[in-house]
Amino acid sequence: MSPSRRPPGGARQLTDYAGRVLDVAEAIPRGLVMSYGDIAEYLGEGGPRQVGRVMALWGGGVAWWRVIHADGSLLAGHERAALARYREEGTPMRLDGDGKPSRVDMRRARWTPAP
DNA sequence: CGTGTGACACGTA
DNA sequence: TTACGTGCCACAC
Repeated sequence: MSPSRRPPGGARQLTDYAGRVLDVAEAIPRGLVMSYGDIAEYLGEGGPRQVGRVMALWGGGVAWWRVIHADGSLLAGHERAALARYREEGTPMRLDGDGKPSRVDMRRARWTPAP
């Protein structure tokens, strides 16, 4: 448990759940990703929006760029940083009309934790 | 206690 | 392919 994933402030009951979400996020291998819904489904509790909430609050301490939308679109406002990570990790990307990487190729990059 | 909002997902057009 | 409506759930007002 790294210090940086400690809640900034008055976190309450969400802390336990947040811990599980962050555990999963930390377990995502280099070059692969999970969607918010994937994590919620794997945990068997909460939902995509709850996972998104956890990531919004405490995601800074983990590989946040490996947790994205189910359609492979990138985190709004952090596309530049995310693309840089994907490029160095070799994450499978889909190209847009200009031949530039725009979103993650979920067919190849999606990862599921071992049961 | 109702209403609005959000780092979402999905069906439909 | 994108856009919109709806379901979902926690939280701020």
